[in-house]
Order: sequence, then structure tokens, then C-alpha cells
Amino acid sequence: MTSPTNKDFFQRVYNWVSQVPAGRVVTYGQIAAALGHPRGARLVGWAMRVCPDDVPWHRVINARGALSTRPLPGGFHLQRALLEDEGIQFESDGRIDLRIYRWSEQ
DNA sequence: CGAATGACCAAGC
DNA sequence: GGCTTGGCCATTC
Repeated sequence: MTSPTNKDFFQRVYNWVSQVPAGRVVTYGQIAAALGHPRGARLVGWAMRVCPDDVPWHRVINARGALSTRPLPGGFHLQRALLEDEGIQFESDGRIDLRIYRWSEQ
């Protein structure tokens, strides 16, 4: 497409998130920066909001290591369950230690 | 086209 | 240490 501002960015986000291995998490800003949008963390939020079922959206968290699943009712609990099932341990604050679980591309 | 919105982030109070 | 403000960029009305 001659228009780069198409859903191609969304598709790229899904592809990028899909390559995240289990037991690892990534932040919105990290994804945006990896795709060429260092300030487009919100765009990733949009992409996640319309994310297809084949995308491990539960591995996407905010820069504070906490879950941001706001629109999904009970999604918070679901995401935490999925992450714990992958071997990720939550802190007392309900947050994740990004120092350990934050995954970087290659 | 302009204004409002959003699963964000960083800085300020 | 928790709440508020501004900025960022694409989508939607």
C-alpha cells in the first residue's frame, strides 16, 4: 500500500507480539519503539483493543509492569492467570518485575 | 477538517 | 507516594 498509515501497523504489532515467547512480557512503549513509534504507545493500546484471538495480548503490559486491561471486564484476572500459567510471578503490588520478565527482540 | 477518545508515558505537584 | 497535566499519534464521529 502506498499509504503507510494503514492497519499495517496493527498487523506489525500483532506479529511482533506473537514472537514474544511464553514466560516473557513486553511494554506498550517497547512495542511502539520497536516498530518505529517511540511515542506511539497509545497506538499499541488501540491495536490491543482490536487484537485478534491469535495474539497473546496477555503478554503486553504497561511500562510499570502492571496490567492495563481496562475495557475487558475481568480481563485483569484473566491476564494474570494466563501469565502465572506461563511461569511469571507477580509482586505483592500485583505488578511484574520487568527487570526479569521484560523480553527484548533478539 | 476539527474535536474527542484511548489496554500509554513521563514529569509535576 | 498518589493524583493531575501535558504530549504523542492514530482512529472515530
